[in-house]
Amino acid sequence: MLSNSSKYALTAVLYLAVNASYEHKIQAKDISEPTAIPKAYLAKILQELSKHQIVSSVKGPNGGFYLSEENRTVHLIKIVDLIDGKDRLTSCVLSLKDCNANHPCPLHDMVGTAKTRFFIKMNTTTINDLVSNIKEGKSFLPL
Amino acid sequence: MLSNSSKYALTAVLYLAVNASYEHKIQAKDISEPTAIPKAYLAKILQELSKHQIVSSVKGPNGGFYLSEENRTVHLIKIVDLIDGKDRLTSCVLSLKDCNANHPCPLHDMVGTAKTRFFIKMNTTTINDLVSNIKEGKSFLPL
DNA sequence: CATAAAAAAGATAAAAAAGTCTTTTAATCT
DNA sequence: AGATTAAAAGACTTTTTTATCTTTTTTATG
Repeated sequence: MLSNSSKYALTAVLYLAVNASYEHKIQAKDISEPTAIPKAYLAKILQELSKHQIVSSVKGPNGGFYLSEENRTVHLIKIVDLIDGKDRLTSCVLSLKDCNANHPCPLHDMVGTAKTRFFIKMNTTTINDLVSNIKEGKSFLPL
Repeated sequence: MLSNSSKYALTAVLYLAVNASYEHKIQAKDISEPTAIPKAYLAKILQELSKHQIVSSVKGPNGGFYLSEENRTVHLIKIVDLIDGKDRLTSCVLSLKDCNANHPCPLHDMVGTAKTRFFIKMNTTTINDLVSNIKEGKSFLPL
């Protein structure tokens, strides 16, 4: 469903969302440890996220990563699209070309509306939404 | 969700289910063409499926692949488990260790019951079931 | 200004997945 | 029996993904 890399990206962004702020920036290595994401690899991913305004960063002493108010309004799909490419989430389960709701492949209905719903959710949910859920105790970041 | 290889496997099995029989065996290359699956790679996959009694094969002239009545009662999960390994379909979206329904990660509910339902379907659906669907015009094998 | 801290950038390496090629084995058919 | 056909087996190659290492740039601070 999602590549390792975009799982790392989502996890890292969530970690920043919950733990970092402009006043309290967090370094790559300090995300790497609790999340068990390889440090150098995570750094690459953060670099990419930063380049596309998904996370914010400051170099130098006391620098690190954090999420600006704007970063927090980013939709999850933007992260996945950036890391995995656009159509990872939308193609047919069997990758058959002419499969669609009117002309479904044998597995189409097994996935059912499931994948579509996940895709819609990814398109409409922001980092802020997830943070709200966590604050309300509806979900957790189990690290 | 599914690796390329298990998509190939499912597609090939479905192709055999619909087009082959003991009386009319089909060769690897004759599946490869309509499905656009690389021939040599498909041969490897069929070999593996054959070794695990998911498809049947006969060597030599007039040989090829087909599905026995027994093969047709195989559940789809067996194919995916064989090719992709057991827990590809069951792990958390973010691959977080302690994520479960009682202690969900922020993305857990977005995937919702979706993945679980897909997993259950894969566990309970047989090749025969899919063929029935196709015969009833409920689904197609769009090649 | 010198030093140090941290991200950015780029090059390289390792592992996994996907794909190919060659040889062997089993079956069929003159 | 000999030739032929097609899968099985095994070795090998390529591509993609994951991961690491080194150097450069930016910023802060004594």
